Amino acid sequence: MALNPPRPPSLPLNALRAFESASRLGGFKAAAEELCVTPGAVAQQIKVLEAAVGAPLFWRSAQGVSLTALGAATAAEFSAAFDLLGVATSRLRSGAAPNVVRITALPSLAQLWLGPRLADLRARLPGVTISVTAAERPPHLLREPFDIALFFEPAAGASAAYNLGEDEIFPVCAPALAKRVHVPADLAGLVLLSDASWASDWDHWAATVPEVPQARPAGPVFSLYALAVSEAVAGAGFLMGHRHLVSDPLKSGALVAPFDDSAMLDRHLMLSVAPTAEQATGAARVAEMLSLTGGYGC
Amino acid sequence: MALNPPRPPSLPLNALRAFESASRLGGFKAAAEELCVTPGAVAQQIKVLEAAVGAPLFWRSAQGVSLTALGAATAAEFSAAFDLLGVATSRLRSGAAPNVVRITALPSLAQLWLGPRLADLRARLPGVTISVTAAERPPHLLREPFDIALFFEPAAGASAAYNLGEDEIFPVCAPALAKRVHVPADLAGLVLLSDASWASDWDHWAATVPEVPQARPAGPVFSLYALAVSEAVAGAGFLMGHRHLVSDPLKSGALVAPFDDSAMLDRHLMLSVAPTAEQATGAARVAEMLSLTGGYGC
DNA sequence: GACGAGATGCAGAATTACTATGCCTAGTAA
DNA sequence: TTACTAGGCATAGTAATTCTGCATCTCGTC
Repeated sequence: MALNPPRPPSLPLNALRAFESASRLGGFKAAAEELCVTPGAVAQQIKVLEAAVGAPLFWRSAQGVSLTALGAATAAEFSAAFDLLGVATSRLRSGAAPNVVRITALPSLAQLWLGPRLADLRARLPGVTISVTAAERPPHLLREPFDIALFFEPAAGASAAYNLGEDEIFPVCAPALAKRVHVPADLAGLVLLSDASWASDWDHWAATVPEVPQARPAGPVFSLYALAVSEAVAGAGFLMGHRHLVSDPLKSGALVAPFDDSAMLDRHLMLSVAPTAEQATGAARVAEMLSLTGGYGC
Repeated sequence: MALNPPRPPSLPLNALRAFESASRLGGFKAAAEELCVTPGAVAQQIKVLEAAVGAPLFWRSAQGVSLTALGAATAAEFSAAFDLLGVATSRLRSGAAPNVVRITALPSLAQLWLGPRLADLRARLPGVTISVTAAERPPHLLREPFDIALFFEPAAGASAAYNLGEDEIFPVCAPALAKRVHVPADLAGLVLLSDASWASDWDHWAATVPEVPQARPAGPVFSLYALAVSEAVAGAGFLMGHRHLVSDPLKSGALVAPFDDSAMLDRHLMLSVAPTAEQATGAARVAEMLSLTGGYGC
């Protein structure tokens, strides 16, 4: 019968967050990435939690972890709690800076799609500060401090999101180069530029265009699509163009599409709005304006 | 336009907890008590949070803090989030130890009310471990790791709670002493025992019994009511008895109540059950059994 | 004018969290 | 078999956070 208040301390919050992340993502490594720490740190946190609780939460095996019954029974509740915490945090942030709109986007979209629209946006929304963060993967808008996300994603009817059209691809090149090719088969042996993270674009397009050589020749690879576009404009070779990303140079004539054949990737340009962005806030207005100028044209 | 993922770190969880606590309790000092740290620590955490958010959350004045508009606008959401987190934590704990029932009670209730019932309880619930923690104030059952709380409280219809009757007080003493007094006025000049945290018991009783001297004479003061009861049994003087706490010695004859006059304090013996204690768990069964043997009698 | 209550600031100390490393195991590929 | 890879574990050292223990400040109240 313990007397008086060494009130038992609550479970460590950071350990709970690690548990929630690991349970949601299904592994310590993924959780570590989300939390921006090393996997070892996550493993440690979870061990601390298990020691505090007095029971294992994950079964460990050599190729990953899986939730124990206890872990599985409580994971959803923790996720809900941290979601709520994320929402509250987000409201706190936007309440503190009501005129700041934080956009995150794929680097290529940030540069080639968003960039050209920013000046107009700023002009039409004086007083609103727009910050843009490039990221490789879409954020969990309930958790991360962004108001708007702009990514190529499957058009799964997520939360508030504008679908700005499928990701359509087709070869593009500088006008001078276009004179040398007339049908897709002419590409054989020519320089094909590609983006590191979209390495399979050429294959995918080729698969839908029968008379083109299947084997994609090795060519310059760029880690930034915008760089590949510049190179293509400079005449360095043929690039697999994404409709949303090359509409500007196509319109200006800096690039041309030598063939009619295009392929559709099973994903769409999605503009998602954080659920905390209420009507009439800067974020909602920015999202709406972007979606209006959003289609393929500009 | 920031490039790539130094993903902005989320707000520090501990600082958020400090903010939530301070906002709910209305001050840094109270929050510090709840979190078992010094007020300085809370002040620091909140400052960290304000710096991270970029806006003040509290207005400071010499006699306390008050929420800013921003703080007030978000406090409720944080409370809800941490409540949810507490519920999840509680489920995790009880899932890990399904047969442990954690009771917290006023020290006097733990010793004089719960103590005598524990043996019976243990006999009727084999396999269930009952732990008892004495505390001065009722816990926030959504947050703190207890299944059952036993305190004198206003009978505000809180969550699942059994009302075990008003807190009724009247003087008691050893049988030998009782022979010397016949009416309340006879108490004048005699030794009146009292409990440190219930110092006003005598005044309160006197106020409802006209013919008793108003000025409560100084007498031995005990910090543990159970100690005062022992002393009274030993014949050290008159003690203001609480019906729920002296029913055992009254029944056994170790103490007697020399007068008929009793007073009611505006509070009840409340047995609260954590909302996470589902039907048929150990906690629910313990609570039910206690409530059945709960009335004034035993 | 001297409390008392509540908040603050800072330096040092204690605690907590993270990284870096090497090791282990179970699949998979050669 | 023999790498090789992926994911997790353990440990030690280090970095970062957080807490305490003051002295101090500002208002009300007595």
